Amino acid sequence: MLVSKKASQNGLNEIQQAKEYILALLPDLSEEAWSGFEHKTVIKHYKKGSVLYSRGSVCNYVSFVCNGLLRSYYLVDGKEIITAFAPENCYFSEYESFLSREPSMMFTDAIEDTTVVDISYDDLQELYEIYPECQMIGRLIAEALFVHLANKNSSYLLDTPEVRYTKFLEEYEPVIQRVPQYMIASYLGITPEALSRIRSRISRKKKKAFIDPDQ
Amino acid sequence: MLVSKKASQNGLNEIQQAKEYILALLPDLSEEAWSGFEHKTVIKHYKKGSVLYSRGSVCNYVSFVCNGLLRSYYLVDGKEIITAFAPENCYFSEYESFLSREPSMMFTDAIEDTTVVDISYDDLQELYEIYPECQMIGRLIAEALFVHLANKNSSYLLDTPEVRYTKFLEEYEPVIQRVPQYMIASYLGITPEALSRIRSRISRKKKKAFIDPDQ
DNA sequence: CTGTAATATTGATCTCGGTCAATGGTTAGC
DNA sequence: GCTAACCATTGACCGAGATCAATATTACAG
Repeated sequence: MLVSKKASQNGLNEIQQAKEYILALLPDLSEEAWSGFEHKTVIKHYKKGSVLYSRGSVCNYVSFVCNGLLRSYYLVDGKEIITAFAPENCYFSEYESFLSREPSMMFTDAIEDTTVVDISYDDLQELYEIYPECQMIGRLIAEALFVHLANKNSSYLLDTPEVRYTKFLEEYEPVIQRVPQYMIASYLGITPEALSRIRSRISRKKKKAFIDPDQ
Repeated sequence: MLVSKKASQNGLNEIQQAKEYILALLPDLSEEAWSGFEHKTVIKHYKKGSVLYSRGSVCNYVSFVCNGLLRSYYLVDGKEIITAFAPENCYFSEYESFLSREPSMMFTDAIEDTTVVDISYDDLQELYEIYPECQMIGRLIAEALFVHLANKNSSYLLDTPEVRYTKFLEEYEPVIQRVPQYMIASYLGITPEALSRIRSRISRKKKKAFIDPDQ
């Protein structure tokens, strides 16, 4: 189910991919700090359907998703409330738990076979001490995730479900065809039925616009 | 309306207050880095009702609120959607805009006369370069704000308005008596009427529990 | 103390999305 | 090709919260 290996020994492609992504954000990271970071990373492979984190456990890793697709969700009264999709070339963590060191209330599983590059909480704290420069990695990740979450939050406060859906289509374009609609509905905070109605409303609008283009 | 002075020249009480708060989170920050940080800070006083940030402007400061009370809100169709209250001893920023350098969609104003200790975006970036250690300040602030926002988000997804209200009462205990109820309602994402009904529902429950304590 | 403005409550409807149930469509395994 | 699971769609109904309107309460200026 899960195969992992010290990234510095093997899996060069994946590390390279992660490196490119990280260095794009951090052009002036020193080779020394990067090297320290790199030696702490671990590559892991998950089969479709395998569970990475369960409710009640503390999340100990930040991951870079090389390929595949992860999702996180709450489980209340047997219903899933999806809070995140993480496709290839994307950071992933149950970051709230990772940072607060509190047990997570969420589950995370692999929607597809997935490969990630991981760094553990303890290793990361160690890096922060050895290479203060590495604080920057942590800072930029935290900041990027904050901005993303804040945007999502605004959309929840300001937009109708229909608008949230159209924004989702733009932002998660590479994901749309790979997840069933009921998961998208869950991510949007509505039922599959409601999403289905939104979709038919949209396609009726488009049809009307086609027949009667001038308003 | 706004009086500001170089914090290192004056306003020692405020700086001291901010320092205690920051050092509580960062016990091993070097005196040198702290001093560099301190010399960049500026104290500002706002009168009740004055506007700190308006829609369309980029937020250039992170603040520590020494006393008073700030709030941030969206304005759509003339209606306020409050997203944050910031009372004394609390960080504040329109952090999404501050980090992304994009114009903010929000307004921020002072609900009471308020004193803050500010550091500007440019000064902060400079500090990051001079004292890599200062990255840690930025990281810990971003992380703390992320955890806070994530919690708020979960509550939105998982809790009923009634539960959100009771959680608000706990978390914002020092704020409750200082803001009108319609602002609390707005923060909770409901109308003042709905909050009023929730409150009467709760007090009826309590009354019933008092009359009939055994279940 | 009085009057006015701001806020809070209460009542009467309305509406959107939820729930439940039935129907179709698609895909995978045999 | 047939069946079974899974998923999407559609319809009927329901309910929590929104909206609109009226009234009560509070706060404060004069």
